[in-house]
Amino acid sequence: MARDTKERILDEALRQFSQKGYDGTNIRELTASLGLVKSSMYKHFKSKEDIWNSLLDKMIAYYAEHFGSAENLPPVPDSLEGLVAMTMKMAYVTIHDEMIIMTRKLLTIEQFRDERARELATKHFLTGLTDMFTHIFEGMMNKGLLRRDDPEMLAFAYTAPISALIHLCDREPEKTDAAISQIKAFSEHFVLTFGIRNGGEQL
Amino acid sequence: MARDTKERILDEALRQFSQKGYDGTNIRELTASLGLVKSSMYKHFKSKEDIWNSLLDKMIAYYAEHFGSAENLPPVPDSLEGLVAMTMKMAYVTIHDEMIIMTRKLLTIEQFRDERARELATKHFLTGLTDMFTHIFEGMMNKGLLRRDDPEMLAFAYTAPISALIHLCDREPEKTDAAISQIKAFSEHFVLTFGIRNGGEQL
DNA sequence: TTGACAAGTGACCTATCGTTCGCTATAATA
DNA sequence: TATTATAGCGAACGATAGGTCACTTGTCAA
Repeated sequence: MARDTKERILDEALRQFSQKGYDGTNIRELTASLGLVKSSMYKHFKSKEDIWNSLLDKMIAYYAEHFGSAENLPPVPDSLEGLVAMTMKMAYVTIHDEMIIMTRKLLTIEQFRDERARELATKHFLTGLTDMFTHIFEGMMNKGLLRRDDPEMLAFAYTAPISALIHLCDREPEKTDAAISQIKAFSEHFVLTFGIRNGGEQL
Repeated sequence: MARDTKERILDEALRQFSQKGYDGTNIRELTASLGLVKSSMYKHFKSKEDIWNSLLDKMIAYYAEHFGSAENLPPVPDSLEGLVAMTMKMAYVTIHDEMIIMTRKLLTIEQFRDERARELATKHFLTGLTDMFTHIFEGMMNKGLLRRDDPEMLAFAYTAPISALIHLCDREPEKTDAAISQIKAFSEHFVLTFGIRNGGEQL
């Protein structure tokens, strides 16, 4: 029951911090959403800042566990259509999963106020995706599916626009459908530009 | 003298809002930075929220004036090297101009809290750049400098990664030099991929 | 059965927030 | 010169923030 309440506070903190920011969130409202009074919070956390730090600990640990090691890398697609399909699946999940959305919003809002949020934001929004697709594109080049090129550059050129559209969905959820269509169109355009069709000769 | 103080308050508000957010900024500190006491602010603005709204008015007007009409479009480059050079110049300015940096940070931080900030953020970070380069790439295709392709798609594929690196500079200024190098490398890679070298035949 | 501990409550504290008000000094206007 | 509007000041306001504390309740182990 104790663990439970502590976890519920962290969940609600993520929700409110990501909407109103750290400064805009107050303990009374946060605990009231859980059916508690504010003083009860202090049985589980030393302070408001302690909630923030615990939340960030959790986010950092989660990221390290799910995206930090080579074991968690997705499989290299066997076809160009496979790349598009994988991209769309990943995009769909990341755009619709409420927890992931809130994490992204929180990092966006607090990146200039907290050092660890800053670092995690860069991983989430930039280097994490680039690293992942660098590996994927290396594999696809070895399979003869992609033009020989700098895999890291291609990964950056591929993920950054998609990341921009994901941010657009966070900002203006009503544009989600349009954004997903645009991600699909972009992915297909990328495949047309850098992909190697089976049967075509290439040097 | 009155106009002056009012402007100085708006300037300082941009500075502090962009660092600490609207909620994290307090009137006492803001006015103290200008050598005033907090009550003096109310001679120029009705409330803290009035400062915020005036600041946003100003930002929206500035954007409309400088990027809103077709008159402000940059000239279409005459060569592929010209595209790279123009890109680097624009990137350098936008990454080093303090006012522009603060504007971007402010929109990033407050985009989920204010409707107008949300709209302006999308223009600043996404559609504004895409529109500008759609026009540029159309012109370059007509000049035979770029492969025939969907100019809007190319503009999106070109500007989104650069925008991501600009955001990186806002977040981690110590990576500015690396980011500028990466923008250059990306731009040159783009030119190699989609550009048409003079003398080369193309269908 | 009893003692210890964890979890929640409500009253209360202090600090700080945005805001208001009455006052003064200055500078332009009549 | 007398008047008036402006801009700044300092004290004070009510509201609300984060945080503390004594107390109650329920649970489980000795």
